[in-house]
Amino acid sequence: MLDKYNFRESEPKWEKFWQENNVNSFDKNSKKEIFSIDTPPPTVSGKIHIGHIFSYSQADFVARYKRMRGYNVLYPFGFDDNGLPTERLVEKEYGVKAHELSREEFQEMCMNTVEKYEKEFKELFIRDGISADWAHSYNTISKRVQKLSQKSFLDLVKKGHAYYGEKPAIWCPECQVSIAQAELESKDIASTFNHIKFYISGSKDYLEIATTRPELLSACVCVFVNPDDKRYAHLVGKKVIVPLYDFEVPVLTDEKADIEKGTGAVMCCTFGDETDLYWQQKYNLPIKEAISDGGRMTSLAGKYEGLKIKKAREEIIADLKLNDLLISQEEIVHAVATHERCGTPMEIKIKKQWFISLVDNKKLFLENGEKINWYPNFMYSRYSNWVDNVDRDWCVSRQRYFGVPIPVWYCSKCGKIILADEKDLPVNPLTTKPSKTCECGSTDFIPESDVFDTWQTSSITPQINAMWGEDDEMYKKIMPMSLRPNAHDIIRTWDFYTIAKSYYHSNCLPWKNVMVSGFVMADKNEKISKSKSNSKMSPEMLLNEKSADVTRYWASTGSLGRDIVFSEEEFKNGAKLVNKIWNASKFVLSFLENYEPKQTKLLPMDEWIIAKFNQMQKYFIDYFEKYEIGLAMAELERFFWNFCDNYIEIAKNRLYKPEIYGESAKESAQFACFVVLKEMLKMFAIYLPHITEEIYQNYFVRFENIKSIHNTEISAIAVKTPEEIISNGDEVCDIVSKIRRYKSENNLSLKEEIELLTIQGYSNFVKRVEYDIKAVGNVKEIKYQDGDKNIDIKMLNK
RNA sequence: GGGAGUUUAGCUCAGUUGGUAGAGUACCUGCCUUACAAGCAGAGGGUCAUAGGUUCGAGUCCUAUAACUCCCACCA
Repeated sequence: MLDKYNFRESEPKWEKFWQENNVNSFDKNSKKEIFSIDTPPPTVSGKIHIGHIFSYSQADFVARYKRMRGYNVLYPFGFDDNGLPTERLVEKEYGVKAHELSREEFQEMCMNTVEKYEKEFKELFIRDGISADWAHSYNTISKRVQKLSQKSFLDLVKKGHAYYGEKPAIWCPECQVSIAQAELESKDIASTFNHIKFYISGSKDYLEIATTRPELLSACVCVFVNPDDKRYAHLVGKKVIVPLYDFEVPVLTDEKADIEKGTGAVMCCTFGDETDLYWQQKYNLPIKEAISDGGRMTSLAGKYEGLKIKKAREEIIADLKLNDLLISQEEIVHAVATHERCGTPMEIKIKKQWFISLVDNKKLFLENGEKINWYPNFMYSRYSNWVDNVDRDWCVSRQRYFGVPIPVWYCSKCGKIILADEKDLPVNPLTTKPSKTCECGSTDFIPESDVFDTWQTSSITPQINAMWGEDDEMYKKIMPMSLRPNAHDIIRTWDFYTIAKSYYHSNCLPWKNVMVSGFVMADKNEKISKSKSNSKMSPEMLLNEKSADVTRYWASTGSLGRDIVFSEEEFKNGAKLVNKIWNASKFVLSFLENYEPKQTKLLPMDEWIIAKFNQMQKYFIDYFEKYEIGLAMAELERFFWNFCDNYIEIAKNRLYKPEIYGESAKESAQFACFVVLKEMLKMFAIYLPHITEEIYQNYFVRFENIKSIHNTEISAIAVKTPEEIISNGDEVCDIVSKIRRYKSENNLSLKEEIELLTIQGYSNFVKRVEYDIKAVGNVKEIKYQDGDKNIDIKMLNK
């Protein structure tokens, strides 16, 4: 019935079949309970790596499980295509710089690139058997999503959660864009502590100050010492002279000046770091800008104007040396906040920007986060840890091109902010004008040219999926969504912002459950990274060389939330399992040709395997309800190998030889084989959708009358089995195992005939299945006696 | 410095409510058994990180400690 299995032919065949037959479709009109998944829209940045395959497969297991447990599953799939990653990709692919082109030209390039990659991504995910409903897909740059993103923004403005303000923002001089706190990454960078002379005004003495950023001397506004620092008490209130620039700054005191650090005296520049910002605000210090948006020195820096930060630092140090102002240098490694995308140390710049308030509502975000079930549970502390530490509002303006426009204008006369009308969305303020005149009567407006941070849009994926503002009934039905699956790196961005937005928009949770998957590591302590190209296998290689099913098996093996090190070895078990499933099915089905399933009087060992199956399924379901997909699989797998190695070995004699054991003994085995294999395959279908479909379509489809195995339901086998059957049957396996051990220890073939088997101390149950024991052990005669549990074997030729 | 995770067989990991230490893999031994040698059967292999405590009984609960990992903070 089944022949050879060739995954290279079979897998794409069924993938096509599923798409054509809408096997994974969400049914809007169904009365079934909805299970909805807020799939992470992958960033279009060129490559999908095996980490994606790993975590998307894990989410897919849940989708398939829920579908087969009778839920109406909404499994949408989006692409996050706007934003910096795409721009960088396009700049690289076309060899252009965004700012050298017109906005339209550049956007068109982006659109083309995005389209190309999204097609590739989609094909790859389909190839992995991801059962998303592609009719419910979206991309963040589409008109529809732009509209929702802008609607979200306007809603926040109206509710007072988004505001326009001139505030210090975190600035990346490399990307020339403002970034959010969540986009910072702390990096250990080698630097030099430079001990510099600040002469005391009107004196030959100097104050020694240690700094890693001498290039900011021109932006120095004062010097701080600790109020308790006796060394400098005499200088407080005096003035010191900034070296090279020869202007005076006051010496002030503040607790934040650390006596232990450096020399205990610190220069405050606007802005070298967050502490400078703190001091500037606390003491209302003047603001001096020494660094331009592009990371070059401004005219304030005098002769260093135009130099890049690093170069300016070198030259200033050289000049300090030359003028005998440098006392000493000390090599250090210190943590520096950098832009996670490019690794450039951040700067602080005062900019007029749009912000979404976060700091004021931290408590509510924590409370809402706590209401969500986090799997594994400890991942909640990642979230709460982050929220606790948030100390700035979310800057959402980006001085970039390919993104959702901020739908506002500013009156050129009175400066009033004009918001776009919701009915006009999506709006591009650069190409359209407000529909009415300004209150001051002016009709001249300055359009906002910034676009949104990409997270401003990605943080409303539940709203996008639930048709917010488009279908109220659907929105009420879907929100909060059932599940958010994502890896642990984006808890602080995607999870956090999404929780915040849902609270602001609808005072609700975005989802009930979060399932956090681990990372695939290239090596211990080494993340897979594109730049290092340390990933030994690409997703394409895995899918084409190992098969999608085997790759998915690999994805099922890790513990939820824990990182795993990639190892090709781990694919061996999957390959063995797939092969075994095929062979076992082939064998079992060879006895089921022309079989018509009918309830028969079952023999005990057939009841046993059914009872074992039902028991295993309970554990399986328990694990799945906790999103423990790996443990669920282990449970199923263990049962399956037991089914093969014990049950089939027992049953096959009755299947082969009805003339000896009787027709009804065969029918009993047939029934058990039929139901157990069928139900087992359904469970395997969650993980191994292709091979199980192949077997199902070859045989079981005509009994189930359902077009795909993936549309069937997982359920217990409805056969009543006696209470004691499991332990009784296990005892039989124990006896069989002892027989095998005897033969193995005596270097005998397992088919060697046993003249006399004496079974001692086992329950009476074994007598009832004597024929099975005889058959599987090739035993001529069995005797029973009382005593401690044991067996004795007599061979003829011994 | 704050938060979290991990530590069980050579390796990768299970171990539910406390009750005689488990699987897979590797190694070793045997078996061509009328599905599968990508198979089957079997053997050896563990002071459950350490030290205390609770308990009749602790891998499991409590307290400390150590090592490794991750997140956050640390830019003078």
